[in-house]
Amino acid sequence: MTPQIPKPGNPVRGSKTGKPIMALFDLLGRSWALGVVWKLSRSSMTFRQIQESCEKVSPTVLNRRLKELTSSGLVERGASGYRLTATGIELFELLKPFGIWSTKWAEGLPKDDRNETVTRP
Amino acid sequence: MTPQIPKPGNPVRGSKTGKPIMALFDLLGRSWALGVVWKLSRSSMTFRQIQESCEKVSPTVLNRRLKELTSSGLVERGASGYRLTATGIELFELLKPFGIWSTKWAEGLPKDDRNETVTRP
DNA sequence: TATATCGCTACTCAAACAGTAGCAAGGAGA
DNA sequence: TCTCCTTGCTACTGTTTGAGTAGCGATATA
Repeated sequence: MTPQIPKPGNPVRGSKTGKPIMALFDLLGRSWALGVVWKLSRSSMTFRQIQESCEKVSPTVLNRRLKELTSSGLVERGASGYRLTATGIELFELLKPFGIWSTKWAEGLPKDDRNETVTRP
Repeated sequence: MTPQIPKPGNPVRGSKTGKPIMALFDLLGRSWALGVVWKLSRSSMTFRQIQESCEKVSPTVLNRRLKELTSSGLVERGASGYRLTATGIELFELLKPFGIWSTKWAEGLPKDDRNETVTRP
């Protein structure tokens, strides 16, 4: 009933052992979690600004992600809205290389416009 | 009806613009996607080996993740099971620092054993 | 007082995930 | 050939998560 916020040491969706890396993957492996960290890295933003910048993510989900990220010490609320904490910035620094890499990855992919399913006999 | 496999250029869950970074975040922001890449980085594994190593992830989900990751060029099937492609290994190299960082992050977190909700007046 | 914005909550409906059972294909051994 | 085992799934059911929309209370501004 209570929403599960993944934390190392706690068994969560994706990890019964609570290993830090699995708790982190669980936290980030939810819709818009990575996106929010990415967007907040540029500047602090209000709730509605994040919503717009993240293609109208529903307030329900955004609110949940923000609570999770706050409770995990990655995001905090300042006077000018939500922003990354020092820890959050650290995480973003690790995340930063994904930006450039993703464009290389995009170029290397076959440019079909539909998602092909793996064909089976 | 057809399962959505996030690819840059395609509007997907989490990104109508199809920007590479958002497509990547969408791909990785699904349960066990990051975990599978992490586990496969050590060695190639069979379907059931991955399942066991990932705490009995349901075959339904594992199968979907493997198809998505395969179709995205990060994973392939060899004689000895599933393994990362060259691209997948590149991605893992970016992911590797998260391992150490997550343990630091875990130490810094308050050691409460329950997920507290943000209190509101 | 009206009005506008902000951070949400409440709802409904669809998609994703968990959990379990079991099947078809392939190989090893008798 | 006939078991017996492993592997890679598919099928099914029930729960959780997410999308999408409406709107409320609080605060600020005119």
